[in-house]
Amino acid sequence: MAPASKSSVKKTMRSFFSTSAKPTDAELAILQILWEHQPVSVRDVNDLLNAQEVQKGLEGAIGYTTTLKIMQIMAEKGLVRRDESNKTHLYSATVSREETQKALLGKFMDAVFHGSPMQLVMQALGNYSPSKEEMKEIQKLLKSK
Amino acid sequence: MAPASKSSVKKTMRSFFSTSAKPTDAELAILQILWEHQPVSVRDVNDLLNAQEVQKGLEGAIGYTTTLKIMQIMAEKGLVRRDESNKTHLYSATVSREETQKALLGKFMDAVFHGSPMQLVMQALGNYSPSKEEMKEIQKLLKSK
DNA sequence: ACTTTTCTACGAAGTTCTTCGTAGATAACA
DNA sequence: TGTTATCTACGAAGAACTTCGTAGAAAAGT
Repeated sequence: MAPASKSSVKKTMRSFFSTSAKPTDAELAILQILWEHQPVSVRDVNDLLNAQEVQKGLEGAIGYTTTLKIMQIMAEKGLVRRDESNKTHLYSATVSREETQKALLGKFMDAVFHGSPMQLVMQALGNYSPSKEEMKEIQKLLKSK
Repeated sequence: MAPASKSSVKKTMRSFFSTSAKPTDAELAILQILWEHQPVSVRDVNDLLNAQEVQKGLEGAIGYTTTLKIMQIMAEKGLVRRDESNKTHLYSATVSREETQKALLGKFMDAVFHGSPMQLVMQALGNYSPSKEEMKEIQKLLKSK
């Protein structure tokens, strides 16, 4: 009854939908910290992470080795570089904040707003009222086009 | 030497970083189709998915049962509802496009732009130049605030 | 009526991601 | 110098996601 042949060769996992490389949520959270504090140790990152967790009212701190592991993986992927001259390694991001934001924004727009920047901008402006200074800034940007 | 106790009870997986429920990439792609064509069959969704894949120049069509499976899971999660009165089930989204976009935008802003809508808007407007009509629309929205 | 197509349901493989425990090395401290 | 704290490295568990094969029912076609 049960068939015997069994040579299932899956190919490219996670290929179709999520278009190409993007940092995971954990990686992104760490990148944010790096961009603000680099160069920085794993210990510091972990502390900062847990500090903002408290701030958000979440419970259960993230373990030190968890942060370490993720940062090691990020190093493997080339997302960060590290200075190993001391026992405590110091990490820095290899990707710039702006580039990353730009790339992620593009993907996000595609996935959620069907590639329409207008829809996204309108939604963003609709939900969060900018201050007067901010409005002026937007106006300035628009005029410069 | 080797300790014996081994009651490793992992708890909340994927709890800390990715804040709460959000549709996966595959689910989002399907939701987009539902929002435009609902109510719609799995077959149609699969065809549309592969059509836009061709459009994007990707290779290797996504299998029918893959789409089916994901939509079944979406039904379990409550993301979609389905009419089973005919053999071919017809699916519709239970979540609205606007609500979903709004929620995802909020999360995205948090994760990537540190919660600053201004940064996001400036980036978006910086990268993609709006047309004159669109600018007018933005101006209008800004004035109405 | 028989065959072929089309559909749903189920299950499982394989990948990625987050989590943490443990081991070994190095530094700090007593 | 011996103990304690701190750090990196490694490995593995478990969850979630995407992928598809197979089976069985229903419909359509001949």
